[in-house]
Amino acid sequence: MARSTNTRFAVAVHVLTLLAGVNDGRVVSSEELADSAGVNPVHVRRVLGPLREAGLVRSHAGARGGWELACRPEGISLGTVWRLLQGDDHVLGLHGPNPSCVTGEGVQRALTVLDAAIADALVAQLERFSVRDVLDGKITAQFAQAAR
Amino acid sequence: MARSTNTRFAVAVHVLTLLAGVNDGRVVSSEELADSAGVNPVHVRRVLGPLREAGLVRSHAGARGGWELACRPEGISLGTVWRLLQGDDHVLGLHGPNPSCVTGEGVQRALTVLDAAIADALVAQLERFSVRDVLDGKITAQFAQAAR
DNA sequence: TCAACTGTAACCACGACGACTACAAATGGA
DNA sequence: TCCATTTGTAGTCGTCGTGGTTACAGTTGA
Repeated sequence: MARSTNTRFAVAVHVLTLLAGVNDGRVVSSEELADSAGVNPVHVRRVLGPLREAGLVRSHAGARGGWELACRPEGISLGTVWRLLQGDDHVLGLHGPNPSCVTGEGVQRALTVLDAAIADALVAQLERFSVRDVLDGKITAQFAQAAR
Repeated sequence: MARSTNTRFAVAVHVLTLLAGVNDGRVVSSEELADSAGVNPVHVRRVLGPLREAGLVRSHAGARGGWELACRPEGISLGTVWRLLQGDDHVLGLHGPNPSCVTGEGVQRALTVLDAAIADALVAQLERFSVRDVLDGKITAQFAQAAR
């Protein structure tokens, strides 16, 4: 589930938005990104890894290397980012291995189904927004409420 | 919020369903509930604490004491249970304290708004189901999908 | 050739979670 | 009245996820 004690998604959104704001073809180093997000450069690289593999960003090694977007900001939905970083987690959090009683089995099944349904709903909500929306400051309480 | 590495919600649903299945006015001890859910009796009591304060269950101390539902199973929505146990947590997980740059502020604001929107959506999904539904085994993939 | 980056692995500190122990307080039954 | 049973709660502990930090190999522009 959304076992979000972790801040990867938040860091990713922060960094992507920053990259989206870099107009010319300039690349930005992990250190610069890390400073802005208030985290460690290594952490930034660890977060951006999956996004690079998915083709959302590009990285360049060597002197004057760094990171840049590989798509237009409006092409990167927050749902995609979430799925790439947290897709495997459970939102609700299950329990125990194999309850022996009938009730236990039923509960287990119900929770599994619910977990999947909730995860879908969560991604669906995030799918409504893109990095462009974040950059433009469009995500306000009213706007987020709107499309309910 | 939905930072569910924890299993409180799952344990709560399990225990409530169990209590709902006890037909006569019999009370069930923490130990019995714990055994069924595969967790510790103390953990069960800690999970049920907030639910008791909200009036969903009653507890009786002393010999032959234990727990019982305080409402009909159909009156206990999973959304309520979630809110009582995880209501304060973040689903998305924020980061850093106060980014100094303008972009950082905007991202922070957007994430906060999104977090709230997602939390609402999550509870809304769970609100569709009650302990009765779990007990009756009604929560299947098709059923959960249905009301989308 | 060299300084500046990325890519990773390794280690550490911190915090959340839940098991477990312990003990006070309540309470039903003998 | 006494005792066994059960809740209520505090405290300790082991485990695990998370992210900071260091270290170092590989890449690359100047």
